[in-house]
Amino acid sequence: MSLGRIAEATGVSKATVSWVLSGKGDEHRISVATQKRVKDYAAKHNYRPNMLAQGLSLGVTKTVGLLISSLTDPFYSSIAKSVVEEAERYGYTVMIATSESNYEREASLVSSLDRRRVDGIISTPTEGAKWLDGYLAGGGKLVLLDRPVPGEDAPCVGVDNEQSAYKLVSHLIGKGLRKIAIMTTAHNLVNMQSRQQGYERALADAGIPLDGKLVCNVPPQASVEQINAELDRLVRDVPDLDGIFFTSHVLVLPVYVWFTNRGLDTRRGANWACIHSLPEFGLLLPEISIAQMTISKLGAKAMDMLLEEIECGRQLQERAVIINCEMSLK
Amino acid sequence: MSLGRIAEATGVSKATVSWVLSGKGDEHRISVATQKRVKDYAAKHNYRPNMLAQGLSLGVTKTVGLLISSLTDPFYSSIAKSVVEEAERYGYTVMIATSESNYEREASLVSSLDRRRVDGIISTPTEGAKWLDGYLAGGGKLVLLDRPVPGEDAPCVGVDNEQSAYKLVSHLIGKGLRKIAIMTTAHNLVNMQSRQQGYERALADAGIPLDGKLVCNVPPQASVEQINAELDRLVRDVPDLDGIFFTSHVLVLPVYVWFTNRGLDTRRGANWACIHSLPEFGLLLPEISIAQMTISKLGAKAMDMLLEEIECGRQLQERAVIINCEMSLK
DNA sequence: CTGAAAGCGCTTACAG
DNA sequence: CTGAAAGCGCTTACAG
Repeated sequence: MSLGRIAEATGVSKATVSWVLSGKGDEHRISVATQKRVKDYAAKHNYRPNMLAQGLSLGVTKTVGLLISSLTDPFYSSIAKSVVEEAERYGYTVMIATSESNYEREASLVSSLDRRRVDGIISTPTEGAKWLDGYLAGGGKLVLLDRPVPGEDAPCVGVDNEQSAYKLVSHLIGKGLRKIAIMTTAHNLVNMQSRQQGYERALADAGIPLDGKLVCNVPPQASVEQINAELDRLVRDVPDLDGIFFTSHVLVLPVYVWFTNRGLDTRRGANWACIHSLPEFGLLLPEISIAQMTISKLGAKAMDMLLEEIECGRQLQERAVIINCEMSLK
Repeated sequence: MSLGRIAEATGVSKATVSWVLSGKGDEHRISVATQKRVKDYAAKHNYRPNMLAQGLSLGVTKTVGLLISSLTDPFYSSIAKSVVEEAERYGYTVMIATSESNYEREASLVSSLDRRRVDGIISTPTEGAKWLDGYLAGGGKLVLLDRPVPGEDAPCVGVDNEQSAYKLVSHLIGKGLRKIAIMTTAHNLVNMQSRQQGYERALADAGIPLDGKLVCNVPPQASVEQINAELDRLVRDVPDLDGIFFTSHVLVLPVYVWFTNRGLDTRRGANWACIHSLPEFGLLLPEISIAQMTISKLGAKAMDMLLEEIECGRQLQERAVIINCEMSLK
């Protein structure tokens, strides 16, 4: 069922049908009788407006693309949830695409979203993200989420990585801990580097010399065995280890299990700190100190910024927004 | 940059440009020189085909909708991942929409996908799913995933709920356990009812009388407190409790913590069984018996069925496909 | 109060 | 080997 057929059947023009069905009937002073006739017919025949045609005609789709690394990672799925929620408040739909951390794939997804004429894109870009240039040059609207891309001036909303790490580690030091390990991963990411810098600054400010033996850096998709090996190395090298700072929530659970299997103090969490957390931490490690990324705020802010770009046309004045982590110090 | 402008600039017709750019240049015997001229111009000016126009013209979008309950639940995000993977193999894009288990929202999302002219929809429907009728009546293609809708004859791919439960509980009985509790939730869902039936049949076959005190049924989004209260009740009523069957992976972690906090046997997992599992189970409860839903198979099969509906036009002969769970009995 | 017409950017018979 | 033209289903100035 199309506009044209409704027009034919009800004996009015397509313009009239279009106006009536888009709620502009009164505005165009279409008679109540005609409006009713058209609406009834559309309803009875289950008219479904074709948004492809609308988009083509209007030049906007009221759709934004969300390009994230993965859906199975709770961090990204939470981002997706908050972006979708915020978008809906403004009548936008979001098309979700996942790069699976594969650069080629990411670039091709951008192109796909672009060909579908999304009004803009929010992305947690994979490293490099050369596609940025082309997309922006073509007039594409974009907001980066969580991961700034050095050397690009796309608007970005992220978190205070360095400072959160500093606060957490300082908190551990304040408890009297001195041999605090750092467990980190994906060290190529600027976010992770910032977190390590926060760790180092906290130690320096407390006059604690940096000890390379305390630094545990595991590869991005490290196996349990790799992590265990690193922990074995750590406790061998530093028998009087008394605290751990995790740069990412993904590392905590394997370490928890390693400690549990050795029958170590179940209250150990009190000497641990981590950037971000998972729901199960509340159950397993109630004593761990957390700098929680407020994902809902991140997602909503990114969406707001994108909407401003889209609807106001003008460049955003705030190019880089930082949302502070919520500290939960135990 | 549009087809028309390329045609103008290169001095050929829109038809020629369309054929060249869609790879049908040779087929239409366009001269190599012309083809090169057109392609070069398109590339230099960064031509991005407008898929809205293509979709409108062709009547198909090579896009399918995936309508799931949630993205933050690992079960659904895994489904999403597998559906997206399979779709891509056939050149389809998937639009993901989340109902958040809200029926109104779900119905409106179906309508939104429909208006966007997706070629078909895969859905894990919320209860009732009255929208099915209207969508199917309008010629919509649909495959149900995981959750059959009683009384509707939409094609569906699900798992052997009753049998998997039966196998798990029989396995526990085979270990000599006699006081096996069932922890269940969302009992309004047919899947959950089937699982409970499997539990009951296993007991019956072993000549063990059904004991209502062993049945723990908690509400869908139960708080830790509610679950704890139910467990308190259970061990009070059944002090010689010796096993637990979980109808869903979501219940295991809170119970694990409840047991841990009471300092109970860490090898307790050996007397537990669960339908489906989460990655952390491998770390925390290596001894639990599992009937694992092979989500990748479910997703891929649903997509295959939908594709067959879409591309072959004909009704599917296999209306209900069951993918058996993978048993891991410890 | 309502209509005729052009246009959005494609594709594809139909011609030559 | 290539073009002119109609059509997909909408929206929106422009008329009357």
